[in-house]
Amino acid sequence: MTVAKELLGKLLVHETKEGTTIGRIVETEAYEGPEYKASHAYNNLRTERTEVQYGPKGHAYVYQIYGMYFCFDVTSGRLVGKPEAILVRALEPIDGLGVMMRRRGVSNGQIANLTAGPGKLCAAMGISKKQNGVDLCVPPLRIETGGTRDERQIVQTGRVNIDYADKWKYLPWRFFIKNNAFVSRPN
DNA sequence: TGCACGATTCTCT
DNA sequence: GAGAATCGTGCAA
Repeated sequence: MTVAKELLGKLLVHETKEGTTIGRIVETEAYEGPEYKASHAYNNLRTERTEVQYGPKGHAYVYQIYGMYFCFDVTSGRLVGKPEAILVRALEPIDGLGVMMRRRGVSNGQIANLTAGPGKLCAAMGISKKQNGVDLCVPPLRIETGGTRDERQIVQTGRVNIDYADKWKYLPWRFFIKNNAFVSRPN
């Protein structure tokens, strides 16, 4: 929960040969295993997919969903070996807008549509399973301080699309920046 | 080896 | 608001 809030306002930077893209993190969700069913690592489920959640913290956990989209998480928690991760659900585009638009397959229109959603931000930032497990403290994919974050502007609500998680689906482990136009779902 | 489904997005109504 | 697109993953057999 601490890291989910701390990540808000920080910058995600990806340097690729297509160019550098930068986005400010504005929406996150916390997934803590093994006790809570919403987590992929519920019950200490340990497979090829979930493996990086058990590794070093501050690394990328990238997985594919619905056969066509990727989601990007940051591994977190105090203990290596205990699976915890923060899903990044939305970014505010800061730099590399042209590259983002090309990757998203749009030539004009809403900037808010570029990175408002976990699948969208991965496409815009050029994140795929190739980035699974990389250290987010060093290039080419890294998180930087420098963004701003006002503790009073953080909204806390329930997580999105985890109906399968029984009673745990009601936990208020989603955080986003109030009134920010780039949040995926402003409620 | 087979099968149901998802931490989503887009389009159409 | 409903339905499609689309396939890796996890679990049953």
